[in-house]
Amino acid sequence: MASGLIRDKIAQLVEDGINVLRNEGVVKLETTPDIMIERPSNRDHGDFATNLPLRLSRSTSLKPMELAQRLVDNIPVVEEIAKVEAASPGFVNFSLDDNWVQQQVDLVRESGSFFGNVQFGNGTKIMVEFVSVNPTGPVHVGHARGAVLGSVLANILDAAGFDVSREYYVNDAGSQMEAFYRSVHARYREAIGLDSEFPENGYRGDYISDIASDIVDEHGKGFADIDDSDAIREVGDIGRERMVSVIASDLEKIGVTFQNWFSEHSLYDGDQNQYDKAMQILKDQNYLVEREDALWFASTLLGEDKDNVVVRSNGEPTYFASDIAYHYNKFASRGFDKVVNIWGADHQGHVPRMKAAVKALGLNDDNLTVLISQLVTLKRGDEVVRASKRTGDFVTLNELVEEVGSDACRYFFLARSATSQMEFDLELAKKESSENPVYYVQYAHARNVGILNLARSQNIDWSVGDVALLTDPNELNLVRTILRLPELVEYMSDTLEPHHLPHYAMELAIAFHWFYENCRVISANKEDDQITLARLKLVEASQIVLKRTLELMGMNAPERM
RNA sequence: GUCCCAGUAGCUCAGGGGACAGAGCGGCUGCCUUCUAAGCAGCGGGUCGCGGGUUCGAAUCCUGCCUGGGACGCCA
Repeated sequence: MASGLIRDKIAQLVEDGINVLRNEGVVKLETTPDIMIERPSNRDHGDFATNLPLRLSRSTSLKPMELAQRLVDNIPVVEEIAKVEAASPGFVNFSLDDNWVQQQVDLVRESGSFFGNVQFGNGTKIMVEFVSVNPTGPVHVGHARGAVLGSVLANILDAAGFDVSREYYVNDAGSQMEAFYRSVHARYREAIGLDSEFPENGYRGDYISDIASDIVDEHGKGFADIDDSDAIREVGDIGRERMVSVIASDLEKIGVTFQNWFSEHSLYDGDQNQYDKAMQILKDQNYLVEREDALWFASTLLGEDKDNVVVRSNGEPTYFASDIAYHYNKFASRGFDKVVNIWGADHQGHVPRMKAAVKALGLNDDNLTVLISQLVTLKRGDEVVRASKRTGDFVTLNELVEEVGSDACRYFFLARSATSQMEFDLELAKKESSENPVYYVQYAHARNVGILNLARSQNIDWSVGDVALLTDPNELNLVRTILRLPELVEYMSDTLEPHHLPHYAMELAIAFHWFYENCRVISANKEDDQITLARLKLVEASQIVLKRTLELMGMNAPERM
């Protein structure tokens, strides 16, 4: 009962019932199996169900149906449950009591914006690290998906009682950055009419030239007079800062923010040098071997296919080395209990070696979860849009948000499970923009607010309404749908699957629109006064939950449309 | 060649051992004197990629194959 979820109370009732049968010798089991309480897809089967008799009948001499009936006989009557019945071929179905369901409307109203919260996380310190795009160019559509995924996951974990920190890892070290610095420097020289040699691996997008001319405008032409290597460093630093702030503001436009921007470079600084510390541990544990002038992490000792270089033959640490130090920092130095990384599909192959490294550091790799956000294929009608930063031919997050809008983007990205590749048709997203599921949900909220505003304008005080009058099937269905949110929050925080949220939002909106069609709220008839007050309470509860759901998804909850 | 992800309605995708396989969009037909028609009601649409296996029960688990995408760097 720690969670307070009605589902857990039912699980407890089932467990108690099974234990009675066990003591009677009907069920022969060493331990009680996991009690699975599910939501039946068919409403005729009640609000909750368990298939336990089907799974347990083998350990008894009873047929599943008989066992189900015996279990039903041993489940006590409680106020929340109106009906417990055995159902073929061996389920036990539970139906919530309508009176209890009605009363929840007042509880939702009291909970307000806290409705949906659960204590599942118990204050566990968790970091969600996501996006973490190299500051060598703007965020593009491929990253947008991970950005939305991460931000919503963090919201969900927050609601589920975790102590959440959202973090962006800024890869401000390494050879890719070097190419960026040289690119900015080359464009800088071009911008002031000097000759320049554009680096072979340079970034050719227009944004580099934009940054370069901004630097000319704001800092003058002085960098042309100093030594090239110094100029590259200084112009590059300014360029990187500008790039990072462009990234941050682009992400903000789609509602993605962070508590912390963590610099890769900082891992190599100061007396708390995280890189040195992490490497020392690996060295002490004999996980580092020298070979071909380079230093390797011997992940094969931990069952990996091959070893990976951590320090190149030129003495430079690899990205992987930084990542090892970074994860040492996350767990050991900053004390996160759990870490979730959201990586793009192209990093899929690096998950095992990262987990191996965490293990080698003496940490529990079960506390590191890497979610892979699969590829997004962007289309304009039939034409596939290729994304490549080097060629400059790509659709940026900014362009996407300008075209489709933040709410629609978020909803589209969110509605697909992270493991599925998805197609994003820009033309379709735009064309559908008024016939979109996004607006369906938002419209439900706006309608809701419209009713409440009308009631207020008529000075109706619905706080005295009697929820026991809410007996219409449409009303009860709406309350039941509302009551699923806390359970869903817990489930999503456990499975790290935010994509259930938009589906729930749809169902909630459907339930509301049904109610709206069939149950007139504010009536002109005097004899409807009492039901009007009760229904206003339900409308208020609906508005609270619709708003909360939209907020968890990082979407706007418009008051009129 | 090895590893990872996916294949479900015309399209985009949910469901991932159970009780008749779902939604949105698109198509067709109706519904605004009454709190927002960005809504509602109805119709049509599927050998759940293919073959084996496990199970009382498989879209779901195992295995083989086919198709599409990704990864196998002293890049990040």
